[in-house]
Formats: sequence, C-alpha cells, structure tokens
Amino acid sequence: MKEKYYISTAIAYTSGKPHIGNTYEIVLADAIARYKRLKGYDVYFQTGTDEHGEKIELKAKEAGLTPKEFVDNVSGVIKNIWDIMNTSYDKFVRTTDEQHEKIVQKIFKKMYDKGDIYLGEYQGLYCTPCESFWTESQLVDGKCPDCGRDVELKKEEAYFFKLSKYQDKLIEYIESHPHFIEPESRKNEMVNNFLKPGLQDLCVSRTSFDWGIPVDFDPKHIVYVWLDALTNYITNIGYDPDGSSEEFNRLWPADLHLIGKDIIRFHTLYWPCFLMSLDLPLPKQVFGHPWLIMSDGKMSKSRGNVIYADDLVNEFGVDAVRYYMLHEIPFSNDGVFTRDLLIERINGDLVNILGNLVNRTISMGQKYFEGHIENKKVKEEIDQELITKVQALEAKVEEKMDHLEIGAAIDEIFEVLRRCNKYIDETTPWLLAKEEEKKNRLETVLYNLVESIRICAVFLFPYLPQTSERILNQLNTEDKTFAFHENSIYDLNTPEILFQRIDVEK
RNA sequence: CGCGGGAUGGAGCAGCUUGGUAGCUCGUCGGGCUCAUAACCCGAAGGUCGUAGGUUCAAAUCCUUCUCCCGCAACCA
Repeated sequence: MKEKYYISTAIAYTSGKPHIGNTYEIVLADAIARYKRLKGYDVYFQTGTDEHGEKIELKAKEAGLTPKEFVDNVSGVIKNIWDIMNTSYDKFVRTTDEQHEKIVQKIFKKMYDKGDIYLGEYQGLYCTPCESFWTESQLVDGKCPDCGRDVELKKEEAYFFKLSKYQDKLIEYIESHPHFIEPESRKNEMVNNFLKPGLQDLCVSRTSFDWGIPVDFDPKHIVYVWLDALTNYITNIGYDPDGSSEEFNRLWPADLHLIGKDIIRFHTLYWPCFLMSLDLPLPKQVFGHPWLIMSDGKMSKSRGNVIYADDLVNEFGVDAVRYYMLHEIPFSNDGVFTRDLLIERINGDLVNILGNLVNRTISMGQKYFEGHIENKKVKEEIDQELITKVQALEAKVEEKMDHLEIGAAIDEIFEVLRRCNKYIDETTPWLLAKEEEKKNRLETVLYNLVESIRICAVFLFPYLPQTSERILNQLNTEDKTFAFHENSIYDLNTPEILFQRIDVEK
C-alpha cells in the first residue's frame, strides 16, 4: 500500500486571466506533486477556481454577462493555462459545483447548530457610494480609499464564527508543529499580529450582494467567500457532515497546502479554526510561497507590465518557462522576472549545460559505435568520481525537496550535468577514438556518460517533464530507476536539439 | 519605541542554528580542447561580509546602536 500525499494549490479567483505571477503556484505544486509520485507516493493533487463574491458579481455586470457565464469563461481560461503549463493535477474543482455548494451549506449549518456560528451585528466603516466596508488601516486620510469620500459607521445583521473559541488550541498546534507554517517569518507574523493580541470573531456572512452560496436556513445571507473557498479542500474529496466518503478518510488531512504569501492568514488562522469546529484534523503544512514579480515591482494592468505564461510558452516552450519559475524564485524572497534573465537561463543552463551535453554524447555514440553502447568495463579511477556523484544525487535532491527548496534541488542535478561535461574533457573520447586498441575504453566512457545522463533525466522529470521524456527517448530507454546500472545495453536514437539557442541582438 | 525578515566581490544568491582558510552561478580577463548548439574544460582578477561599538585567543557568524530596503498589522480576494 503506497503512502498517500495530498497537495493542493489555492483555488484561483476568477476575476480575470492569471498573469505569469499567478501561474507560478500551479507549476510549483506540479513539480512537488511529480516529485512525490517519482518517489512512489500515491499523490492526489487538487487545484481549481474560486468563483463567488462581490467582485465577480461586479465584473460580470461590467461585461454584460451573468455571474455564472462570466466565471464559466474565466475558469476555462485558467484551466487552459494550467494545461499549457503541463501541470498534472488530479482534479480541477470549482466552487460553483453543485456538490460543493450543498456541502458548504451543511457545514455552515453544522457550525451554527454547534454554537460556533451565531447571529450578531457587524459594525464597520462604510462608504455608501461604494457600498463597501473598510478597516481603519485601509482608509486613506480617514476617507474611502476608492472614491475619497467620507465613511460612516454602519451596523448590519451578520453571522459570526467564534474564532476566539479555538484560539488557544490553535496556538498550541502551531507551537507543537514548528513546520506547520512555512516560511518561519510568516508564522511569526501570524502569531505576533493576530494570535497574541487575540482573535476577533469572524464575520462569515454577507447581505450586500447575491453571488454566492446562500445560508439555507436564512437565505438573505450569503456564506462568506473564504468559508466557501477554504472548504474546497474537503468538500471535493468527499467530506460530508452526515458521513464522509472512504476517499476522504484516506486523503485527509492534506499534506501540503501551497498558497501565496498574501493569503497566509486565511489558511493558517481561519481554516484551522473551521476544521477544529468540524472536529477534523489540521493540514500538515501550509507553505506561503513568495511571488514572481517584475523588476519594476508588482505586475498590474495599470502599470502595463503584465506578462502571461501562455505567451512565453509560445515563444520559448513550456519547459523553459517552467525552468525559470522553478529555478529563479528563492524559498522566501520574491523572484524577479525579466526577459533577459529568462533568455540567459535558457542559453546558459538549458542549452549549454544540458542540451549540449546530451547532444555531444549521443553524437559521439553514433559516430564511434553507430549508437550501440555497452559497458565494456575498461575502468579508470576517474570514472568512479563521476559515478559516485551520480549515485549521491538522489539523497541530495531529496534533502532539498523535503524543505521545498525547488531551485536548489534543480541545482543539484545541474551540478551532475556539469560534472559530465568535465568528464568528457578529462577522458577526451575523440583521442581514444583514434586508437583501435582503446576502443573498449572509449565505449566504457560513453557508457558512463549515457547512464549518468539517463539518471539526470529521470530526476529532471518533475521540473522539465517534456525534456526528461525527450532525453530518455533519445537514449532509447525505458529505464526510469535512480540507480547506476552496470549492465544496460543502449541503442541510441539520432540526436536532436533539446533547446534552441536564443540569439540576443545587441 | 507595533511585530517580523533582509543588507556578503559588477549582478543574483549560499554561508550565520553548532564562532576559527568567505563559497556558488552569471559577467570580465587569460589559457586549453575540437566530440558538441561559437558550446565544453582549466586558471586569474575582483569582497574592510550595511554602520558604530562590545564579547572572545579568534566574529560574515554571538550581543548592542544606528541607517536603508521589504513583509504583516483581520473581516477585499
């Protein structure tokens, strides 16, 4: 019985087409999911779209569509980009799915019956023309940040969730599970800004708009979007207050919620409290990843610096874009996107180190042995250095991946690829080829290279799935194991260019 | 004094927990090689590790001051 691994991304808000920064998360999750599968886990990878809320109601109106028409379209656009990025999610969920809506209503009712949700009065600073509530910190010079007009204190009937009831239990959980919130700086923010001062009860219903899930026993209230959105992680795997499915019992709790650093609060405070209210275990880890930003700051339409992933894929190919996202963004700092840097990575890493190595090795295999390579075992000391490095790769990649240091894991693989290039210089196959009596030594050298490249290709699969398959295909092998085999037989295919060099005009 | 993170050769980063030759990638310069996508390999130059103090035989690493950058500060997602 394989061990399960449940990973999720946040569900994307269907307010518009996601830009490259918004696309980073699904690629990151995909790399982790593929890696875990490679390591033998039974992975369940869920993503999807979050489709309710006032903002969408407004956007739909602007577009002259019904909210449902609007989100059907945007959800499709998002799913399409996820597919263009070659991501291997198992389920794409939508908060407008009937089943989800039904369970959310049941969850709300269950919390209400339990006494964790109660009817109260929401008091806030309200801007009447904008029909929005604002917090004091959101105000600009004490005025509405949208229109600049005065705000007034307004009261409204609303349902509240008793966050305060679970506060101590949550603090205890966070303290006893030091890796629950990653990176650590985010944990500190949550603990210091929210938990230490004390959690206020959360308003979990709205009456100011209609596009959402109605509270079934009081339909003028709409379920708060976050209660609706967060529960997607359980409703879509078979949670039901009246009896959950076997699948749910197998998958829950999730192993990793991968989310943007901007929504840490919802996932590490509200979500755990909701789960405790439902008497469910908490997810094992929430990782608030950094952002991919432009060199001139955050991407936005008003700045005119928006870049979409599908455009880049059309120009450079999916694996080049994946490589950039996965390699350039550090664990806890934002990564900068520039076109120049993308081209530099393609030429410097994918073309020079990886593509050229595969190409020169296979070319020599064809040139000297017509593609047929066996291990003639005419060994020299220098071989072992390479082989040892290849054999150590699995543990090194694992160490980085366990800490979600994706870029560093990729570096480990490229380190071995560099070592292969060096090995070619050290063994000078073109000189061996000139002497007939060194033919077996030459074949041994090529064998070591081909086998090393095979293993690197296997490890590259989570990050560059297409390239990994192309390499294995060129090597004409089905062997996807990690170990360095001594007795394989290769019949190489003809070499083809993996990545085309990008010419930079100067 | 709200809380937290950061400041390391031209660029981007690692090292700091467990003080003791400052490491990596790119760039620059020089050399080698020719199997390969003008790719690959070797070598060199370049850093008072933000500032000022302290602890210590010894500090990028521990403590304190200050400066600058960034994130968070709840009912928008």
